[in-house]
Amino acid sequence: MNRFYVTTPIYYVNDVPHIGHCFTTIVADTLARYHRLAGDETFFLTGTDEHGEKIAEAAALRDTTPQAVADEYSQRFRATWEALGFSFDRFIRTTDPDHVRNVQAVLTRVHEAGDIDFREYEGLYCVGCERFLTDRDLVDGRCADHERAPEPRREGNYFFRLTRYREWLAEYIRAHPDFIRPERYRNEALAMLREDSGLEDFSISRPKSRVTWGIELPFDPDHVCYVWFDALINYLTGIGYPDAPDFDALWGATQHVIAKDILKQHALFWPAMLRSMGLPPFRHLNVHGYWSVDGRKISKSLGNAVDPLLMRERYGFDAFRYFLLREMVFGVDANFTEEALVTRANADLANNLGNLLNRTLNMTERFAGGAVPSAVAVGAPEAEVEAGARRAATAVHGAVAEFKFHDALAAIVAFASDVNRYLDARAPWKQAKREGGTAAVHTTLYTAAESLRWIALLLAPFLPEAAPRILAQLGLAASVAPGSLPREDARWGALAAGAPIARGAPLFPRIERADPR
RNA sequence: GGCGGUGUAGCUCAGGUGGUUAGAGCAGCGGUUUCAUAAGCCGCGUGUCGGUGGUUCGAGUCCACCCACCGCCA
Repeated sequence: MNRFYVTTPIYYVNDVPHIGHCFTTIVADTLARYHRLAGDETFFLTGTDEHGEKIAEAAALRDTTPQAVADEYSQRFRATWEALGFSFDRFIRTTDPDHVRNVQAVLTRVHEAGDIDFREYEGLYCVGCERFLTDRDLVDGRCADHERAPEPRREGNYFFRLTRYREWLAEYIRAHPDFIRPERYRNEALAMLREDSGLEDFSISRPKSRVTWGIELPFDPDHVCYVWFDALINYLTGIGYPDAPDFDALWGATQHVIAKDILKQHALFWPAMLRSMGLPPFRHLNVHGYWSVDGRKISKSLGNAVDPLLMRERYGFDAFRYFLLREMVFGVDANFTEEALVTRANADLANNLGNLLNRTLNMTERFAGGAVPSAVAVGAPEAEVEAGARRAATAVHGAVAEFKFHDALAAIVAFASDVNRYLDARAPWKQAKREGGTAAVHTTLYTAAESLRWIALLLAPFLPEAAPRILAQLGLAASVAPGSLPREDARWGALAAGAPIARGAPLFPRIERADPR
């Protein structure tokens, strides 16, 4: 059996879920559903990152404990992800006991491998960044990212000896062209690894004299682990490292999904850490671009972060999800506007697919007694529709394998468009008026219904709410079983004749232009 | 400063290794149909393919330089 392990980053609990977190999770969820439906043994991990100075600072400000802050925000992510129906198998928290144990075990191992050493460090420190700044981080003496003045600090930190792995990692990335994809990010990673790039070891600890909200270093109780080293290890804890029986098999099938801002940690730090602890690298690192909103960068000060729960309330989560997956080329930045969402949802989901379903069901009621009829007069036009379904399936599988979700959806909608054209060409409403036209009408309606069954199955990983409802309206069970994703050689005609259809309200009603205010 | 990316119709984008009149979807306009969600179907684009110069019988498609925007690194 094929295995598939997909992760999102764990989200830092100083923020609330917005379109950025949501998109990454949608991608992972879509992949997880796709592989489950393809019959693969699948594990989908998401969660929250909870340690670090920023959380301690927030807690002090609110006169509460870091744990309370972490609990509250973590729960907010989890509740949102559950409300949106994400199919994660575990929601991991870096405060989970098994994770804390693992981080300490890894630290011990890496320490024993000689990859951790202690150095005195002096410089300007930004609490927002949780690191020492260099000159280029400063604008007018303030941190460029956080617009706050850094404080001079001198302290001892433990460092992970990343530079030891520079050559090995560069060679590994060169030898495995799709280790990091798309290629633009692979190139960036290679650039960071060039001899003259100034790559440095990175700090993995903070002294307890200053920060206590973290995992204690097993070899020095006066220090806690810095968040990144802690956070990355969640990918191991999530699937039962070190001794879950299927850990090795799942780890070998790991697909990390991240946004481009954390490329360095995942493309450089993480493979080196794995190497140091004696584990093979993950399979693929998949990097997507940023969403802007109304043409602007998402920022707290602009307050333009899109709330996925609000989008769900306004348009239905499937429409939001459809827009994001259809509009962004994986790896490239894209822009979100509600207007574009409405235009896209109306064109593809309401006018094309939704209407195809509705007209097919309506005609089945009017011309076939409300039950799926038999295809008794199959000819060339029907064979062409069938071939179109197979082409769509082929296109979807190829596109998903390359993370080209926009192409996959375009192929499905193009097939729906073909079926609309087929219906117009066959015109059952005219066939029905002809003497002895019943066979033709039934054949046409069956062909449309079977096409919709294929469409629903192919769409199921992308639109998990809508797809089962399509099946239900066609008189089938409202669920998509593992392994039921049609391949190019799947059986055409599996839709049984005679089942009563269940036409309901239109699945994708046209969205009236919402007032943007 | 170094490396890399992008710049093609109003919008979003396709256009491996150069070759008939540069394409798609959306939006817009016109027509048509009525089974359907004022949906469907049919038809309609004179686009300096960022600029300049070059290689070539022939270049969005290769080369050089330049401009704009973006990213990474320093």
